[in-house]
Amino acid sequence: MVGGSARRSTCGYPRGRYGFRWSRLSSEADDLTQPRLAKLARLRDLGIEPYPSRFERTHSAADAVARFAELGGHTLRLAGRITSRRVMGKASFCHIQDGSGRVQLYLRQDGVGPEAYERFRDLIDLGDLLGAEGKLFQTRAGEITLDVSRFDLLAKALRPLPEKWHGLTDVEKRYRQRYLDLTVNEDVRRVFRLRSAIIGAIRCFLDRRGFVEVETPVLQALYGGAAARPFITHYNALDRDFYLRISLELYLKRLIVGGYDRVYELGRVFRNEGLSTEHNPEFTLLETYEAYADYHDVLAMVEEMIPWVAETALGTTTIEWQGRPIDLRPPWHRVTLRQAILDHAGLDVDAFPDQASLYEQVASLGLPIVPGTPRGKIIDELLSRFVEPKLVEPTFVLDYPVELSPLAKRKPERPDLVERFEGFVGGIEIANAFSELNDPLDQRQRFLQQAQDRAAGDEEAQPTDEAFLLALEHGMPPTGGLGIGIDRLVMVLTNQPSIREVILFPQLRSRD
RNA sequence: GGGCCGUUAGCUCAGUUGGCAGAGCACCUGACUUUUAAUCAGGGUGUCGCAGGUUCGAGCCCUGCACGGCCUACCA
Repeated sequence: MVGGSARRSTCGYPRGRYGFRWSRLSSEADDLTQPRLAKLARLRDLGIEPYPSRFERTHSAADAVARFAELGGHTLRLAGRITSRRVMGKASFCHIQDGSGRVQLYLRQDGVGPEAYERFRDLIDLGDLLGAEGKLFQTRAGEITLDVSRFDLLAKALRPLPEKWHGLTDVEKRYRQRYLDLTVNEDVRRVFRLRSAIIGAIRCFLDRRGFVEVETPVLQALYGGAAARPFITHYNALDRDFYLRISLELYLKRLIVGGYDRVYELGRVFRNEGLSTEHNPEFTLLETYEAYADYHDVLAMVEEMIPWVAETALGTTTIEWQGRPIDLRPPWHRVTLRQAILDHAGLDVDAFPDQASLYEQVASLGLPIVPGTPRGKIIDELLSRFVEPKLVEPTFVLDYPVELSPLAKRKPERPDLVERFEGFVGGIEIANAFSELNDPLDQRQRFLQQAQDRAAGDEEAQPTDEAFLLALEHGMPPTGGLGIGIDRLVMVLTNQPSIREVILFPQLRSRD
């Protein structure tokens, strides 16, 4: 495999030792990696470093193509992964793909010289990273192409790309080897670019409104702010268990106490629950808190923010969701939770003010509910079962039972309800907001109730957070708070029915 | 947790009644200086997810397990 030259390779590897690299591959080398290893060795023998440090690009692929009128005839330096290759004797075409798109290269023996041409033809493979310099021109077929005068291998690929026509469709492989998915599936690249644009637009929207972005602890001695079971970890230096946060709420409110008027955090939270097309154990949550505002102010902000983000990131306020258009422009529908359940389940929850009567009524409707389910949870069940799937048009559902919302302020005229709304689009909950409870005595009572629920077997009831109560006792201004599940928002805005399609590396069972 | 479906070459997939493991792309050899799913000639490269069982014989039938998908249940 190696020629007779006594020349040493530039990187100092002695000749003839490359076989040992077999054992260092991430898994068994096969008949497709073996020839690539041999080519790698030959390149080193030719004095070519297959993994050089850098390459100076003048343009991106998309740039070169888009600005042909201006760049045609000029010398450009482009770089990317070889995604197609057509060798025709003494001339070859290939496409290279970078982060912006792809562009065709044309290599002629006359253009790059016989030695370099032979090197391209014999030692460069589909999947290799290549840098090329040449003049931009248009082929007979009209494709904008770089007429290459010289090229450099930037990284040798030892493994082949997925098939060029059908691409990579195996769902498990797409998630486990997302880099391959991104390399060959343009739609996947598009969705994740949109995700980035959506998050960027959210930041821009909030920053312009005077919100300050902050960061709060992920590792917490006590968790709270949502109804969920936490992940538990161990802090060796303190020799005690810690929790991964399940929400951002309790720390952000401390900052409102501290005098910030408007704060937000965009961060990862962790909930110890099952996997599904709508649940990933770690997900990205946005929470905002605005002093001297209530949930009506927050509602107005959401109603403005979502269409603005869509317009900014997607270029439109009309999205497509599972085959039907949805107009995100305000005003969104508004309905109380009571009315929504009445509309879609034909049941007036206010007519059944205690657990026993509501349970009896719901059971008689044939809805399977575990006996003893608290009244609030029954209402919640009615919401998710009968109402949520119907809320395709952007809709705010207002005024939730106090039992479901231990951190929200009661409605003055209805102390059994809280000033809370959830926003739905496409049948998916994307926003949850309330007037924050700032009465420290009421808050302590709510925690006590949570402790009782917990004692009664509710594993998701929140533990009492004395440090948080201490902060409230120092006085928190009236505050409007908001939570938006970013992954679900991205699902809706990019028309993806599974959360795994908007998370680069979704949780999968480990494969040992 | 339950049900259904799936796992075959690097990728996308066929595989008949239980009887020699297949195709396209990729890859390898050769030809070809404007191709673009390049073309032409030749070449099959495999732990049929794993472990058992039935059988003269298992990719195919049976049992268990792993991983994935969908549905369902539980869960915010």
